[in-house]
Amino acid sequence: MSIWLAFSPIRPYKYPRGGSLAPAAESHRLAPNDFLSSPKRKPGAVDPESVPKAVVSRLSLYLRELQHLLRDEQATVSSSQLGQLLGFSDAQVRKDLAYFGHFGHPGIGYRCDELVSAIRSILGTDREWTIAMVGAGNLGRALLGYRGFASQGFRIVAAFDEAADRVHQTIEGVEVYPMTRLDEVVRDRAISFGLVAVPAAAAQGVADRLIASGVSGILNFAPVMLNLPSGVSIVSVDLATELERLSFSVANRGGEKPAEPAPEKPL
Amino acid sequence: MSIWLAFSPIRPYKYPRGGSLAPAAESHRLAPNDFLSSPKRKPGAVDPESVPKAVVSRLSLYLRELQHLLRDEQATVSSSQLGQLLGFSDAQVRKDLAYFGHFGHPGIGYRCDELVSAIRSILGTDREWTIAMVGAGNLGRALLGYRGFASQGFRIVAAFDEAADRVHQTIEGVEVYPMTRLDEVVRDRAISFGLVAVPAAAAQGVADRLIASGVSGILNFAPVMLNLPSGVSIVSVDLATELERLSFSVANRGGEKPAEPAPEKPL
DNA sequence: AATTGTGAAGGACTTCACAGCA
DNA sequence: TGCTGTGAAGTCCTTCACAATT
Repeated sequence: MSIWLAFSPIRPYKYPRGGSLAPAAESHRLAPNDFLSSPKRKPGAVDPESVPKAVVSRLSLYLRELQHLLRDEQATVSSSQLGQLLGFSDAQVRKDLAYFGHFGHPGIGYRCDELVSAIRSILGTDREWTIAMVGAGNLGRALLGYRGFASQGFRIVAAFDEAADRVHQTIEGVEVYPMTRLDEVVRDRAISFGLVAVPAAAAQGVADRLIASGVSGILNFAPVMLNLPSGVSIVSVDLATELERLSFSVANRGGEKPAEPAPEKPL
Repeated sequence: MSIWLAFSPIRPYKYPRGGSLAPAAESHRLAPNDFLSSPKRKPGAVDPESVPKAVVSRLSLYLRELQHLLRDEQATVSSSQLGQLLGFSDAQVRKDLAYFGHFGHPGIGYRCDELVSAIRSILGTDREWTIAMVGAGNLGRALLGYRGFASQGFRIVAAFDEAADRVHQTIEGVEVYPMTRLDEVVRDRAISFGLVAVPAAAAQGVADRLIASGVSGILNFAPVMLNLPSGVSIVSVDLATELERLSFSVANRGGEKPAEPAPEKPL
């Protein structure tokens, strides 16, 4: 919806959250005055606002599955195969991919290697992103060592913490700087993303500093709503909320998705 | 790719994922033969299938915000106030709550204390849940100390790991048992939920054992799709996927959800 | 014969707007 | 007057089903 990005423009009171809770955005398909706003989007890229968020998450799953298939030396895969591996319908797989281009070969399916490249390019994981971790407490330290990040091209290059006894340590090969140096280091190393793993009360301040120092996206683990200027992307992960979702479905006696009597897909 | 394994109730090829990616469920509003299936649901509870998943996540946010308001000694709150604090519309707040009952007072708003109780009851966090953590690596250890869980009534009472050097430690007050004792301990202590923080390759096996030992829900942090029998709830958190969502929106030059300039909560 | 890409149909979720209550 | 609860309208997303392609 950010027709106007950059920092100033006041926005009405909607859509502040990066989580998957916000309404689905009035996907302005080619805004009327788009010829003016000079889309600096990379060629071939799609207006991210017009793509359902769930599609992006599924892309991520497709990618992982395709990487497995490649490792198993499978050359092609059909939408129904891929869907079945992940529990989605074949139509959904095709539709998701069709948001971004024509990657398939009728009669054949998708070539795994081609599709991996395509998805990585779409997700932006065909390049390396440099990342700063703010907060080197339990969670921050755990994420510094999380191999799932590194394996997709995300490089955490610096960590920050207030506590004197954590500063100047090297954790998982990443140096921990004092918070006072955040602005300088983020700017000098041209860091792209900040991961925020500090207490809720400190999160907004940290986010503000990160943004002032030039990051273009924030992954927030603190259980608060962050208010950010447009032009900065945010995704929030709230662990307590996830556990509460689980609690809800158990407390209300649901087996999330009670299976129907198996319409036997022979597989 | 291990489609349905173990455990009797064979599941078809749909809805395997606990994340928010699965299609929105054929919300069977009062199944035709529901008089037969003897809903053992607690009185006042709602069919969890008929409630959009996003509503549950928002409930969780409302709860946190209300707890803040209570701490600030605010007695009542209107739907528009609450919405504004979190970035949702007033109508959304009211609709969400109306799924579960009539909690508001026309002309007044919602009494914070009442609403807190109501939501806790809905989410099932009015009781204490006992939880087992499987995997005491970086992530597992971090989650053992995560205060956001304890503060909502979640108690991690045991941890499990394979590595000999981790076993019999006590981390954050939680004893680490060898994996061999998982079944016994989970059964004996009547543990309700399992948190799975093991490598992807091990996750399905762990989940199967947890379920066989009687847990009713699983929160999965491993980057794989788990196949579970119906009757067990699952929620998955995939950290790499979240980062990839961020990467996508930055790579395609979007300001995901531009925030408003803080609707000033005097605070 | 198999499989994609896609308009059209179908659902699910959100927003609107207002009747009704305090 | 202020605010809730809710049918109705609207929007977004998924599923269907089939023409097009190899």
